[in-house]
Order: sequence, then structure tokens, then C-alpha cells
Amino acid sequence: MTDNIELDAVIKALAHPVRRQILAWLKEPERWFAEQPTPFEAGVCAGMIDKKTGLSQSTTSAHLATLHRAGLVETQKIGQWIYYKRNEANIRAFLDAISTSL
Amino acid sequence: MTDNIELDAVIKALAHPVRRQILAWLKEPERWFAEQPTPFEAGVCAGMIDKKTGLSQSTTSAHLATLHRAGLVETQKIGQWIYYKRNEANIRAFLDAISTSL
DNA sequence: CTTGTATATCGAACTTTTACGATATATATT
DNA sequence: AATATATATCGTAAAAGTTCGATATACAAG
Repeated sequence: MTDNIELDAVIKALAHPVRRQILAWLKEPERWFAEQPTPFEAGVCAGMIDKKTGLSQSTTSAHLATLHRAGLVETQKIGQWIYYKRNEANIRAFLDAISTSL
Repeated sequence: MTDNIELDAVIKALAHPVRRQILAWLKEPERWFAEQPTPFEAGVCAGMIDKKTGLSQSTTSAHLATLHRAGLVETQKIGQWIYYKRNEANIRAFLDAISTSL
């Protein structure tokens, strides 16, 4: 979050309601993804998020990739699943950066 | 800044480097717009901002309109000039909103 | 009332983003 | 090995954003 190129990527990532919604859901996985059989330690697996957005699998995957490229989420691959969770450190770093720069 | 529709407009407004740059310039008008003959009480007039962006007059006007629609700047018309300045209250409200919602 | 200046709006070209279905890749199961 | 499942990537079409020059509007000055 030191240079402006990254800040730009983060703001653009946040500039879509679906991506903000995903980040919001990931704040309370147990609440929004209760159907997930595995524990939320590693995060929420992509397919659960697909279902919730109502968008196609490929579109949701692209949104997740954007969030990941921006550093707002981190991933963990377990078997054939890829779990997503918030990267709280980077989110806080972004909030700090925008608070001082804006 | 109470509902999400406005937050969306603000984030989208911030999702362009030129618009963020304009907001940054407006933090220190005396520094960045020293050529402006009138005092900065009312803000910086649009034409000065045009010159600084290097973009066309119409494009800069559109960026300013986006910032204004989002509530990030306020305007004051004096004669044939329209002065722009930051709306600090709304900027702070946005920072609060995104800090809690994100 | 004409001319000039400041800004906004319009219309069109171009670029970027979004979205989808189809396909590819990787892993797991049989 | 063959099949099934989870996710990513590709190709493409539609939508949104950016930019420009030209024009409109509003005000000021002569």
C-alpha cells in the first residue's frame, strides 16, 4: 500500500458493489455461509460465494481474482477447493492509506 | 452517506486517478494554484484545474461533475466563474462509512 | 446588443469493465 | 485409467467509463 499504483488497484477493486458485498460476507462466514460443511479457519470456498452472488461461476471467479490481485483477500488451496478470506492487514493498511491521502 | 447508493457513487468517483489528484490539489490551493488571482475562500475556479490536469476542458469538467455528484466537492458560482473546493464534511463522512463498512 | 470568457453539455470514438458459456486444469474418487 | 467436482481461463458480446472537439449557456464588458 506504499505506492499509488496499489492504492489505485484497491480502490478499483472496491468500486463494484458485488466485490464489496463479498468482502462484507467474509466478515461473518458462519452467518452467511452456514451451509459450508468445512470449518471457516481457511475461509470460504469459492463455490459457496458463487451461489450467494447469483452470478455465473466464471464471473464470480473473476471478481474474486480482482479482490485477490488487490490484496483484499487471501487464498488457501485445500484439495480441489480454494478458500477465500479477508486479508485484514491489507484492508486496514488501505483504510489508513486512504484516510491520510484523501 | 447513509445508504449504499451514495457510498457507491463516492467510491466510483474516487476510482480514477485524475479525480483523486484533483482532490489532493484542492487540499492546498495556495500551493498548487498560486496563479489564481482571486483568494481561495470560495475555492479554485474550474479553469485553473483544467490547466493543471492537462486534459481537455470538457473532460476536466466531467471529472469535476463526477466529484460534485458524489458530494466530494462543493461549488460556488461567482460571476462567470465556478469555484470548487473540497467538502470536508462529506469526505470525512465517507472515510467513516468505509472504515466501518469495510 | 454584440463580443468575449468561463463552464457545461452533447455526440462520437475509443477503452475498460462486466458478464456469460465453453473449455482447461487440477484434484479426488471409483 | 475414467469420471466427477472445483475453480480458473478464454473468447466474446454488452455496458460503462474516458476523452475529445464542437456547441450551448451564462455572465461580463464594451
